[in-house]
Parts: sequence; C-alpha cells; structure tokens
Amino acid sequence: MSTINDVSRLAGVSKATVSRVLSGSRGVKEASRVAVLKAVEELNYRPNVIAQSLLSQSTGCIGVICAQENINQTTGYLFALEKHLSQHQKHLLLRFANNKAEVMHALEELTCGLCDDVLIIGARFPLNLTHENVVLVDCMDADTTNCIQFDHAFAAETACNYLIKQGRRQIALIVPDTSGAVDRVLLGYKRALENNFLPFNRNLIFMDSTSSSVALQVLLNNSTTLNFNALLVADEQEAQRVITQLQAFNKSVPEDIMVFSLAGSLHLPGVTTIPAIEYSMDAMAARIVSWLNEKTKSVLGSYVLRGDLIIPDIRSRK
Amino acid sequence: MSTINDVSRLAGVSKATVSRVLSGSRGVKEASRVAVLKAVEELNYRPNVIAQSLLSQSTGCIGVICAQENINQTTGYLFALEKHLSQHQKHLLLRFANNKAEVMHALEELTCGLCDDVLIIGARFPLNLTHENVVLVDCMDADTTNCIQFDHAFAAETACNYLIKQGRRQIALIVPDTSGAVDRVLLGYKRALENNFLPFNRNLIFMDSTSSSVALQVLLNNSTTLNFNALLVADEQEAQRVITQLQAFNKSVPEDIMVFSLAGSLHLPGVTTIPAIEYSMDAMAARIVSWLNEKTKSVLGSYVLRGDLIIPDIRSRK
DNA sequence: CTGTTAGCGCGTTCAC
DNA sequence: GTGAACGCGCTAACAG
Repeated sequence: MSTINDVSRLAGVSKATVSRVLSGSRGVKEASRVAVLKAVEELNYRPNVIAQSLLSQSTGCIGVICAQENINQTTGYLFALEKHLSQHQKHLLLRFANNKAEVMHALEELTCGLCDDVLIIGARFPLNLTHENVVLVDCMDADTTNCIQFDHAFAAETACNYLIKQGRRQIALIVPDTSGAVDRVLLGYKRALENNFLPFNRNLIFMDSTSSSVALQVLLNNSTTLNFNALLVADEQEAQRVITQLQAFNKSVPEDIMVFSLAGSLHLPGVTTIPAIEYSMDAMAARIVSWLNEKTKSVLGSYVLRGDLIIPDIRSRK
Repeated sequence: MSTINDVSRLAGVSKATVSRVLSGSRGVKEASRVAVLKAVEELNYRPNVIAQSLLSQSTGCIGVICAQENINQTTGYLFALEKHLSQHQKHLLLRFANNKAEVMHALEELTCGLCDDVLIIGARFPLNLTHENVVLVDCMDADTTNCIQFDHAFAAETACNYLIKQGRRQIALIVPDTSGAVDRVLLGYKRALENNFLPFNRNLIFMDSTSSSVALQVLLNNSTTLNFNALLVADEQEAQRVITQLQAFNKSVPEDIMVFSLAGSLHLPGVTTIPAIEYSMDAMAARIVSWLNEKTKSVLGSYVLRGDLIIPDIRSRK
C-alpha cells in the first residue's frame, strides 16, 4: 500500500499539498492539483484510515454486542443497523455475548480506542454499567440513560384491544419473567381490560420464569373452567412453540385459540402467520445512528419505541 | 482516556519503560515495574489499539461482507465466525451487500487500512477480483484462489443415495441456475443414479433460473406419467416453499413425496423437519480463521467442505 | 536496567 | 500557494 509520501514524491510536491488536495482542495495551484490527482491515480493511493483515526481520535467504528437469545431477531437488528451505519460512513463491529461476563469482556476489547461507541442489544440480565458511549437497546436496565426500550405496555394494550375486538374476551398471558418487561406488559393488559369493562382473571396470567410449556399445560388442564380463547406470548419463537403444543391438544389456531406474539412474527413459507406487534428495526436503527451523530451525547436520555399491530393477511394463505 | 504519557509521568519513569512493563515485561527493575502497574491501575490505563495498529500495520479487524440472499443462513455464518475470530483476538467488521457494485464499494471502504483481511460470503454473482487478502466463501468464482466451496456434488450424491435407500427411485431435482453449482449438483445426482443402476430421466430435472414454483407446477401436472416420489431442492427456504405448494396439491410430505434440502434445514418449532445436507459452520469458521493466521497466505489455494447428512428424528415429532 | 530518539501515516499549523 | 515541522499514542532501536 502506497503512502502519502509516495504520492508527494511522485507528484513533486510536499505531503501537505497532497493532503490539501484530497481534503478541502482549495488554495492549491491547478497544476499541482492535477499532478497530485494523477499520482494518486497511478499509485492507487488511498489515505490510511488508521493514521487518520489516530489523529482525529475516532475510528468510525461502532461496536455492536448482541446478547439476544432469539437469533432470528438478531439478524433483523444487524441488517437495519448496518444499513444506517454504513450510510453514515460508520462501521459495524460485531460481537455476540450470552451473559454479563461475556458482555463486559467484549466491552473491554472494544473500548480501547477501536470503537467510538458501543451498542448492547437484547441483554436479558442486569449489567449496571456507568460506561460512557454505550447505548443499551432492548436491555433490562431501563432506568439507565442512553437506552432504547420497546413500549411493552402499549404492545400488550394494543394486542388485547385487537383480540377483544375479535370477540376474544378470555385472554391468557404467558410471559416469562426473563423478558424484563413483565410489569409493563401486565400494565397494558390490565389497562385494555379496564377500558373494555372486562374482569381481570389472575388464573389466566403466567409470569413466572417457569417454562412456557408447563404454563400452557396448566392452562389446558383447566381449559374447561377457564375457557380461554386467546393467548398472548412474548415473541414469535414462543408463539410457534405454543401453537405446536396447542395443536397436539386438538386445539385449532386461530379458531379455538388465537395466539398473539408481543414481539414480531415469522414470515416463513409453511409457517402459520399470527397477529403480532412488530417493531420497525429501520426506525430504531435510524434513531440510534442519529443519536450517535449528535455530539452532545450527554443529553441522550432514554427513548421508548412503539410497535405496530400486524395482522396476518387472510388472502396470503393460498 | 489516559495515555502512556500520563502513566509514565505518574510512575516517574519513561514511556519506554511503561511499554516494556506492559508487553514483554522482562529486564525491568521490580520497583519500577510495580510503580508502572500501580499507575496503570490508578488511571485505568489501557493502550490505544489504534496507535498500536499504526505501528504494526495490522488492526486485527476482519471484514465480513455478507452477500447471502438467505438471511437465515447468514446468522449461522456470523455466529460461527465471530466465535472463532474473537477467540483469536480478531474483530468482525460486518457488511451486507446485494450485488457486485455494493460488494466492491464495501471492499473499498474496508481495505483502507481498517481490515487486515476480508471475507466475502455467499455471493451469487461473478466478481472476478484479484484483490489480495480476500477470501471467498461459498461464492460463484470457484476458480479463484483463496476460496472455500461446498462440495455440491458430494451433497447431491449423498442425498440421492439416502433417498434411494428409502425406496425413492424417482427423484426430481429443482435447483435454480443462480446457485452457481448446478453442474456439480447434477454430477453428484447422475453418479448416485449410476451407482444404483437407475435410469436418468431428463424430465425430472429443472435447472433453469425460472421460478421453482413454476418448475414444481410442471412436475405436478405431469405427475401421473412422471410419478416422482422425492424432490431435491437447493436450500431450506426452497424446501418450505415447495412443501407448502405440495400440500396445497394434496400431496403429503414425506409420505407421497420426500423433500430433501441440499443446504441445511430449519429447526424451528412448528416447521416440518426434512432430511438435508448440513454444513458445519463451526468447521468452516475454524478453517478460515486458521488460514487467516497463517502468514504464508499466498499458498491458501481453495478448499472444499463436505456437508453431513442430517435425518429428521422421528421421535422428535411428538 | 532505563531514558532518549525515531518513526508508523496523516492532518494541521506556521512561516515563507 | 506551498513546504517544513509538529504531534496523535505507541513501540523498537539505540545509547547510556
């Protein structure tokens, strides 16, 4: 790789002039400007970004630590983030981590000058870090600044309102405690019931960290008395799991029981599409990148992103 | 962030001594060694990797350009690659690209000193690049050096042998031309037929770039004369698509027609599991990273990775 | 054992 | 208009 010295030598000018031509480019005699550009072309010279980084004290690299369990959702995040980051001449440095220790380790390795900022995505464990230049996305620590959360209360309320409008008044709720948003979900759930003048039945709610299949089993065992006809679950993976379990119990979906996912639904061929709340990864990525570009990062605060109600198109089931 | 100067000042030694203590650490008086370490601790100093990179002319960053269409498969690659790269103190710089222009653009941005090497994954379009330090993984350009390919002939042959052993002697093949490996697939297909003394029926083969659903339609329309009872498709996404189409035609899978995917199968709840050839992402990633670590990269050559036959466990369908 | 010096490649003064 | 000089943070070579 040729350096600025090679170019300046070939063009017969100084390094400073070369630099001027390539950035700014004003206040340079046309003759030497042309000479520089010709030399650049000939040597296929491109400035070394590392040397530039050393000077500017910023690399344009954004670390992204994925602590997401749901690997499907991860891809959505990455796709949207990469798109927006590269549009702003930034680079995405990818890391996976499954627990706090791994997150901290990754953070250590990324914040030695390599990354300007770091995003932590989908951590379902507490990591009370005071680190600067770290943005938490869909993580447990909601009280922290610099974080983006999903509006789980709104999601649950919207979901219930939809289900109720569909004539489903007995809505079961299975949301494991690990999601870190059970209280918000329950809030939205209750709010929807209140607004529709429906009674709250404690027996329809499962928010322990016990397995969802056990919870569903309990529900099904008491199905004659409970008589539930809708089921709210945390995400699309959970949804597919319970659908399989329901069908094994001769319950048809959505006729007998309408399953609703509070975070995205699978759009794969051969997979039952269900109503769901979906979050715009694009909007989220745009928001994050605009944050990153603002210099006054101390005023980031927190941001709550609302999802959209997505209803499966009947016609698409040929 | 504190620099080496701060440490040297606080420890009362020179920068060089600080550097010696942190790397190598031999030939340093114990007293000053302790002083340096204490200062490092106090200032929470960590060497700036960018400055180190400028000197060593290597950043430890590996660019990964995903040109994969199948987004599901991409996650598998990334997961395995990140694991092996981080184990070798390397960083994964992620990029997505959908066509040659985008790949070249990403390549430009990554090879300005930022990345030591670049991986291009799953490009289904020709990109005859002579670039150094670029490794092609599952790409079209098979003749190039520095590339890893999947053994498609072996996959097809293994698939057919399995199907024949299952009593399926009329094996249809739908592999779009875009996969860039149709000739290899056909080779394996024919080889298996020959070895099992079965006739080759041209009418069962669809390798045009026309849509697979059209191809399947043709097959189904002639199903009385063709009487095929197995179907080989390119990947799991194709597989799910054709399964849906087959079921719409009242063909049951796998009873009437056994569908086989030549590249991975979905292991999602609620999704029909099918027999498939699967490639060990872990083995591939390990191979790539070991290549990257070898200094004599000029002898990389090409490598062909064989997949494993994965048969759905009957017991898993509760 | 340790401090000084040079230089990685670049951008930015500051004189000329 | 332009070139010499300095410094970004660090390490390697050379003196002492």
